Amino acid sequence: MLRPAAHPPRTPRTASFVPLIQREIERMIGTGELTGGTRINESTLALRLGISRGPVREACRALEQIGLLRSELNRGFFVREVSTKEALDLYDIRAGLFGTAGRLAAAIITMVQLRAMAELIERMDAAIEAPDIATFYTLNNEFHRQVVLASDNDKLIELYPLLEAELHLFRRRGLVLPGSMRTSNDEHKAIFEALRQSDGTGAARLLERHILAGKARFLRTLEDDSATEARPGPLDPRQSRPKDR
Amino acid sequence: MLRPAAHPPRTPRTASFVPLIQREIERMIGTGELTGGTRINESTLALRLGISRGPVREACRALEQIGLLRSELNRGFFVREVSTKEALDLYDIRAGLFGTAGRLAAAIITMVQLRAMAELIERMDAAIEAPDIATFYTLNNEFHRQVVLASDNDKLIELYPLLEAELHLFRRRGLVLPGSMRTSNDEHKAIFEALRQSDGTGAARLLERHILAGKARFLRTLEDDSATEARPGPLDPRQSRPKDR
DNA sequence: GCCGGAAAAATTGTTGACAGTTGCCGGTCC
DNA sequence: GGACCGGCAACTGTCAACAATTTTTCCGGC
Repeated sequence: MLRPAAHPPRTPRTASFVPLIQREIERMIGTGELTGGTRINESTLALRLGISRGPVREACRALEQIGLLRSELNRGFFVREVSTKEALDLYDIRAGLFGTAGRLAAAIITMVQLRAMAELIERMDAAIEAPDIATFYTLNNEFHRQVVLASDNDKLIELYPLLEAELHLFRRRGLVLPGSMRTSNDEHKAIFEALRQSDGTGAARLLERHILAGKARFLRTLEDDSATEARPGPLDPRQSRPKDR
Repeated sequence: MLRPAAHPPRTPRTASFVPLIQREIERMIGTGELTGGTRINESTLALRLGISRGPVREACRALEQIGLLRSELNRGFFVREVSTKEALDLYDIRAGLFGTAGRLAAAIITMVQLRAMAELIERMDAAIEAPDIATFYTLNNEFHRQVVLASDNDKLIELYPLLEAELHLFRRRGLVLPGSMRTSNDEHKAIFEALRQSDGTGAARLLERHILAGKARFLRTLEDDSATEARPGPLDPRQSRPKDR
């Protein structure tokens, strides 16, 4: 829920509204407040934020470019829905980029960074024992982020999270399989070892496989679902459902 | 040069201005009409296109997200300038993604696509003999595009050209070394062979190296330049030059 | 002749208004 | 009963205007 207009920061122009709105919409998508397919009502959103439609439109246009929204002529912006094909495509791209990150990181990773990773792995082991899926999920994300950060490739550091965010727009969220936590952390340990030994090629291969293992799990849950559910069909041409208000 | 307002398409609302403006600015950057560091004057551009500032701002906001522009509070949008570090980072990312494209393509590439690539390689050989650098450049780009297309990864097909466009914003353009054309096409031939044999791993490795070879050449020209020129300094803190009108 | 500072001009960030489109509702006709 | 049609409300795409801010210009003083 959103206050209609917290402070009226009228007239001291020290920051633009646009990035704020952009982050706010991203947040709403992240928390599931806005789910795939729903329309962004510019007027309502602007009113709720206590500003006018101009900046809102600019923010939406930006979010369109990074793949979180799509626009339809005379109908406005919609929260994008990621198809199965797109989700699988994203896994492949992430695998490649993650491998690249590891190859780069292996050559320059510092002791401090390695130590941080080791600690994350330990804490993930603890979360597995608990078991505490939510914590594991968080730690796992952090571990991945650390690898990307260690690459010291600013463009990659910027790009990778965007791809992950887009993956979250897949219609069905919550893809964490409890059973896979242990094998996942085993993979983390192997990755850590490769990085520690500055084995770029090895780290790249392991990281790539780590993501592709995630893709395989993802595919399995899809098959399970389509077997359980009323078969949504292997290739749905269009099922865009505005369904506003 | 741009007509002040070609047709006054007042009132039949069949398309939004925003994508048109976006493409127009992209074009202007592509042709060098707008070079790195220059400011986008919203009013002037809007006037020239015969529209108002709103759509122009939306287009700029979109271009900011894909990395072609950057914004500064109360100063507007500037054509981005890609630093050496960023250019090198981009090469690494492109290498990883290109390799991924090849791995994916090898498994599913069709005879038609292979034949098209073979033809491109032949024509590049011809361009080398001529020698016709401009044609080689075009054909080379087309070859790379074909590989990415063959991956059938829509997200990758969308992402890869964006990275290449950003690389074009590096301050010094025209990075094609005539001497490297032959070795470059030899690499193409090896890549083609790997794809033909459905050797995903081999294709990935070759494609990655192909881009990294480009990175190495890029680095060499940098070193040559900094030796020849009056040393522009390894790290210039700010040299943003609006210099409008 | 060059520097500092105030005033003017130019430009951005934002707003409110207007025209055109879409979607919905109810009535009419078959 | 169901399909078609006209009007109406909601909303988008665009514009013109306003206030804040940056940049340029101009002018007196050292």
